Amino acid sequence: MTSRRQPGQRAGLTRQVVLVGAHELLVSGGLDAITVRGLARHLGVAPNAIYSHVADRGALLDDLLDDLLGEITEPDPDEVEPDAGLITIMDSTYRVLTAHATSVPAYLAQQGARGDNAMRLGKSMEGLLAMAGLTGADAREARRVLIIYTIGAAAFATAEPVTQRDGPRISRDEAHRNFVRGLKWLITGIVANNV
Amino acid sequence: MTSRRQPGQRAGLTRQVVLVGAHELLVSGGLDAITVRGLARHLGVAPNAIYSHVADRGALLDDLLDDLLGEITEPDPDEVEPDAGLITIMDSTYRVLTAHATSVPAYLAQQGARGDNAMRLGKSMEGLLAMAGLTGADAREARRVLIIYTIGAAAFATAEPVTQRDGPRISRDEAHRNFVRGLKWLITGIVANNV
DNA sequence: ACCTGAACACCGTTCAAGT
DNA sequence: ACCTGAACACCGTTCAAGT
Repeated sequence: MTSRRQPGQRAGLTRQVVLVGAHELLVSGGLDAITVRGLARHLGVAPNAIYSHVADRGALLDDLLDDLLGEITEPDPDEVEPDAGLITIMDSTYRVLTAHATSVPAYLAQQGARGDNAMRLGKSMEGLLAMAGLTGADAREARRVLIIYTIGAAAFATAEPVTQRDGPRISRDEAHRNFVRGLKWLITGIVANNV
Repeated sequence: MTSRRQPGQRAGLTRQVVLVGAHELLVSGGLDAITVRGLARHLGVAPNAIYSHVADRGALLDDLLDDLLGEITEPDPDEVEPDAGLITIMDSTYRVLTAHATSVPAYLAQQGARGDNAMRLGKSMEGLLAMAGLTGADAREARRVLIIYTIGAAAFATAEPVTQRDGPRISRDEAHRNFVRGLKWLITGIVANNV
């Protein structure tokens, strides 16, 4: 069933088609389900056909995850208090990252993000931080701290429910409320701007 | 060179020996270098010999990483201000996690930690938070937030220096200072305790 | 109980074709 | 330019032995 095509025939693949296929695997099986061979199987092509449209697995994941960041909603920076705006944007990030299956945030934490959407969100945060009185190095540090905390929280929230040991497993809702509360603590500290 | 032993002969393997071998691979090649087959090669045994001492790769990593947490220094809870004590313990955690190669913190963020040392550190944090006036649910949430932030920061600090795009790569020192500053912000907010 | 041999079902990636 | 075939060098894990 894998090979109905002869070597010379086109399969109609595109970078777009490859990314959509990868997204389908993400939704159905999580990040680990996105393998080059599995994706090729999903698209009905030979494993190495993928490499005609994407440099390697890493580039594929980076592009896919930046697309995900496109789903994050930005508040209009002119109509909102800076604190509320930061909470909105970070909470939206948290929701998007936790919605799309396990290990996405952990991958981001390890890899960082430098795609178009990541840049856009960075600019948006910068604007809100400026309204809160933070500029230059202060703003860059605050932004980095907020991103680290948000992605870290998303990673913990999507952590496998460890069977090991006892421990009262935290619910998804509790994890989210815990995240928001910590976010508020963090923003309080940033605005207080002690040292 | 792999098989100098007959099926019935012992190789002198122990759970300890296996863990030490895994630690050597961690130091020399990072977390990804710890593969069951690679470890077996390193120890001069057949790949499946590992399974006589460890349930699977996951259990191996969990045990190894909890051993790492054993290196974290705890402040004496009786001799220190709670803020300073929390900074000491989280900073020590950050240093230990970033010292031992790439992707260790990301793995922890994804997996959580429930080993003996993780529990010990949790208790220690609880004591410090109690001194700061946090108990019950408040303390649990504060503890979780501090852990998330610290492991997240360690994950970002050990992220591969992405060649992609421009961006002024942050130095290891800058990342560390940024972490400490954010940690202070966070503790400020926690102590201020605004809902 | 501890280990090996052999196998199963996978990976990512490359290289030489074919149209 | 886009795709296949075939190969290389890996994975984690299991099952049936052997002592």
